Amino acid sequence: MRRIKMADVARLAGVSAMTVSRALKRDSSVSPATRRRILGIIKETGYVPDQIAGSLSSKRSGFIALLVPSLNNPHFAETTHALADTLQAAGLQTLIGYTNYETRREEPLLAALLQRRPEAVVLVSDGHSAKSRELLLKAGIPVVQIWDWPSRPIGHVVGFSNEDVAVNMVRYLAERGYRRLAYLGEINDQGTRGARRRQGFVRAVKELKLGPVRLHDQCPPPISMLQGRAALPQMLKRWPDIDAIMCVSDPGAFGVLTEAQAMGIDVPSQLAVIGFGDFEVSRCCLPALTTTAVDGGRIGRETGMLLLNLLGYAEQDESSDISDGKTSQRIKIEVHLTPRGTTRGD
Amino acid sequence: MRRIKMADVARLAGVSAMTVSRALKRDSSVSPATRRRILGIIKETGYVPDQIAGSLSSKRSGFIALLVPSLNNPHFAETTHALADTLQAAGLQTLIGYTNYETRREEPLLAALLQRRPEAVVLVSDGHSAKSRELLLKAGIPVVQIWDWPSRPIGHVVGFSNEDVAVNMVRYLAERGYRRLAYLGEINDQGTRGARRRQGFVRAVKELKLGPVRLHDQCPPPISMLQGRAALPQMLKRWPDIDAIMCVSDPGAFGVLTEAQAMGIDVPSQLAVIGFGDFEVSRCCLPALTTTAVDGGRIGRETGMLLLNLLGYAEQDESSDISDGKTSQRIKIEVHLTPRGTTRGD
DNA sequence: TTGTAAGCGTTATCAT
DNA sequence: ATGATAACGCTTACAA
Repeated sequence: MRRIKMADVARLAGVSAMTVSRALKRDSSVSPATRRRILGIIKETGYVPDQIAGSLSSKRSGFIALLVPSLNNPHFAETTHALADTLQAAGLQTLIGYTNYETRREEPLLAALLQRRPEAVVLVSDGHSAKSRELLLKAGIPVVQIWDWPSRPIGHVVGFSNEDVAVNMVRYLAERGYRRLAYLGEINDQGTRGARRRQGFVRAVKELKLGPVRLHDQCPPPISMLQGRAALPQMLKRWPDIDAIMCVSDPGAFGVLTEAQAMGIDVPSQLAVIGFGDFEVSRCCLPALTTTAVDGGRIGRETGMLLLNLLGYAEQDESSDISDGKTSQRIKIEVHLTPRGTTRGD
Repeated sequence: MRRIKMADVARLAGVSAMTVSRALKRDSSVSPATRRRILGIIKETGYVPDQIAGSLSSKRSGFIALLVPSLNNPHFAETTHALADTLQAAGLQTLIGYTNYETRREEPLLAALLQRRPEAVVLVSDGHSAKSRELLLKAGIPVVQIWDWPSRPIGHVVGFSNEDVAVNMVRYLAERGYRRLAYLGEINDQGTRGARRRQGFVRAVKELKLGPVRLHDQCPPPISMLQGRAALPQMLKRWPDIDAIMCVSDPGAFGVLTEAQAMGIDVPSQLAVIGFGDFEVSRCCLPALTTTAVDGGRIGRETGMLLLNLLGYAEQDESSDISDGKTSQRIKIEVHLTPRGTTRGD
């Protein structure tokens, strides 16, 4: 019992395959009666169009490729979700690849995804090899880098400067009177956004002349809550007099906060703790965590809308100043330093 | 400037397209010299095979479809990650669809995914409409349900009984002397695994004659930490004398714990709190949260290996008692009740 | 080991 | 409004 195909439906409806194809595409040039008949037969027979054949013929795969370090990070999960939802409205599907924060995985992954002929590629961050850049350029499709603000972008950008975020947080701590800051970060983080935040920390501490640059790298990305807990005693041993710890991301910061409580260190009077990302736990814990909030869903939606424009799936309203196609877009996403209980007020 | 295709490579190498195809597939029947020449040309020209054309011809899409409620849940993110990794080794890609915990989204999503001709479908949980079941059955491909233990499975199963898990947790509380239990769950959770856990709670409370069944449904799934915090005062108002709260999942339980601390209620002496899932925060917080641990990565890997067997991508070692093809597999995943600080010891 | 021919199931294009 | 025909770029099946 063969799988039913478009030609079968056409035969049963007494029309040509082309008419079935049109009826399925809501092509206006099919009479209502004919369409009704065709849709009836499709329902009866349970016909499922073969999108593979359709893609080959139309040269539109209906795919967008997305490369993320990991889905096991609420930020990227949110962005992925929002992007996929936005694109789904136009019938586009999102093909996801994970690098596991390992740059060397990027190239083969990209090569595999490109064989699917995606109509665009979306990449988190900026750690791309020359080979990867070449693959992307040669593919001749829109490329969007998200979640950072690369100095030499490949194509379009939807994000913000992780370095500036870190600079801003150091300033904030300095303004609140903290003087002996330490940074809790990750090892082997080349090309990650965390590495950019570390750079920002270093730059700001130097600019503000806050004394020695104290960097403690605990583990490969992503740092976990428990690794944050483990880090605090080690950091206090290295630098007994620090009065603030800035962490590459919230989970680590929450770990530091928890361990401080376990050790009887008062936060924020004895030690300030500041994170990044505004994870859910940061809003819920006691005291709530000072952090920088980023709207991951917004990044996904903006990226999705940009792509719909670029690929010509969007409604053509007058606001489509975006869709000039060639010039690469730079969409800045606002982030918000959010003071809470783990740093003292003014 | 056209995109280069296999015929172009063939011409440049002085062979037929078929030989290029074989060289790419590591088909043994290509002389080493020829293969070298071909691969050289491919590298020079930057040729990227078109998998769409390949799939149409070979009738193997190289896709697996995965339906999850949300990726914004570390469990599903882990499972997805592990599944995708396992399949990637065989060159299979994972197409992900999100239902957002809304059952009505499942059908159109499934229909869309099936047009891509996936070689198998993996579904979380068990809330499937008759129409969905029919679509799946008609597709004639392996179906795997994961993360639960459906009474009437569609195909294969890799999971555990969420109902039994809840029963077990109630028993645990009862053994520790807790008598007035309340359940914190979700509204509109038809077909979710949370609903199964609520059932388990109800059943166990009745069986153990623990008095009235106290159910508090706070919000649509998934319950958040902050919603857990908001729920505690409401629950205490409804039932001032409860001595234990069992929560549909860890984030809500962490919220309850945090709010209890904010209200000056001692956990576990005045109130026990127990969750589900062993999320990271549950291991890190103070006191650490009693919960049931599930290895989401394991579910993904087991599912992946099962599929590789079923689809004939696996190495044929003698251990392939699985691969008889027709009979549907039931792979039980062990879960572990993990006593920690939010319940008192024996 | 390599090549030839015939599809795979749809859609673009041009005709009617 | 509908149809005929020729791609789309690869792989299967067979032949040499």
